[in-house]
Amino acid sequence: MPEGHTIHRLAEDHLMRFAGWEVAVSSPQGRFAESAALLDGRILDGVDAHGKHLFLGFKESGWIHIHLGLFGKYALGPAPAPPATDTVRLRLASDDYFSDLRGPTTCAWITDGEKLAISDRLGPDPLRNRDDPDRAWARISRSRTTVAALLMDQKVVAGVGNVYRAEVLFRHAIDPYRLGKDLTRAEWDAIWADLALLMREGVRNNRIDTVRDEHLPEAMGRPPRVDDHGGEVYVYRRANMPCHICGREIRTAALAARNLFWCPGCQVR
DNA sequence: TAAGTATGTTAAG
DNA sequence: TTAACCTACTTAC
Repeated sequence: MPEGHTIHRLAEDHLMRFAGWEVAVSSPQGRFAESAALLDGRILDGVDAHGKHLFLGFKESGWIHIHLGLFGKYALGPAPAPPATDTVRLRLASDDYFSDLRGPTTCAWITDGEKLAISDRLGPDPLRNRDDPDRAWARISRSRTTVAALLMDQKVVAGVGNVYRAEVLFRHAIDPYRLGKDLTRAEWDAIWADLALLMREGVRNNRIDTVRDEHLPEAMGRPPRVDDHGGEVYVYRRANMPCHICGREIRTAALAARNLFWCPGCQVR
C-alpha cells in the first residue's frame, strides 16, 4: 500500500472525518499509550502529508508523526469502532468515525519544530502543488547514481516508491541503470509531470494504475488483468512475463535491497 | 505450522 | 552490504 499517494489519501480522509472535532486517542497495543493519554479528547485541527510522512495536528498540542514503513496499514470506518485487537498502535475515534493504525515504522508525538525538520530532510513531492522539481533536478543532473536509485531516494524526490519508480521509468522508456547526470532536462520534466498525474490519480482511486489502454498494441488484445497489489501496471512484479507493448520478457534485479523491474526491449540506454 | 514475501527506512559494520 | 523493525497474507509441507 504505502507510497506517497496512500499517505496523501490518508491525510484527506482524516481531514474530512476528524478535523474540528474532539477525538478520543488511544493505543490498544500500548506502544503509543503515554502520548495517546495526553492527546486524548483534544481537537484535531490540521493534517499534512509530505512524501510518505503523515502528520496529524492537534490544537496547540503538536503533531502525531506517522510513517507506515513497509507493513503499516490503516483501517478507517464509521462508528462504532470494532473491538480493538492487540496490534492497533493508534486508534482515533469521534462520534462518527474511527481510524486504526497497525504496524507503522513510526508513530510519535512531535513538536512543530520537529515536523519542520522532517520536512526539511525530504525532497520535493509531486503531490504537493508548490513543490519545485528544480530542486530534484539540481541533484539528479550532478549525480553518478542510477536513475532507479535516485527516484527511490526521499531526499531527491519524496513519495515515490518501488511501484511508481518502475512504472514511470517504463512509461518514459528509460533504462533504470542510466545515470542521473545522463538524463536530459526534458526527460526529467516529463517524469515529474507524469508522476504528479499518476500519483494524483492514485490518491483518487487509492491504488496504482499506470497502464493506458490506448497505448497497448491491438495485437496484444485485452488489457492486462488486475495485479496482486490491486492496480494495473506494465512491469512491477511482472518478472518473466511478456511486456504488454513489445512482448519481451520483463526483467528483474535487486538494486539497493529492493526488486527492480523493467522491460529490456522498451527501456533502452 | 512454518517459511517466504511485501508498495520502507535506519543504523551498524 | 546486512540486520533490524513492524504486520498480514500466501504458499509450502
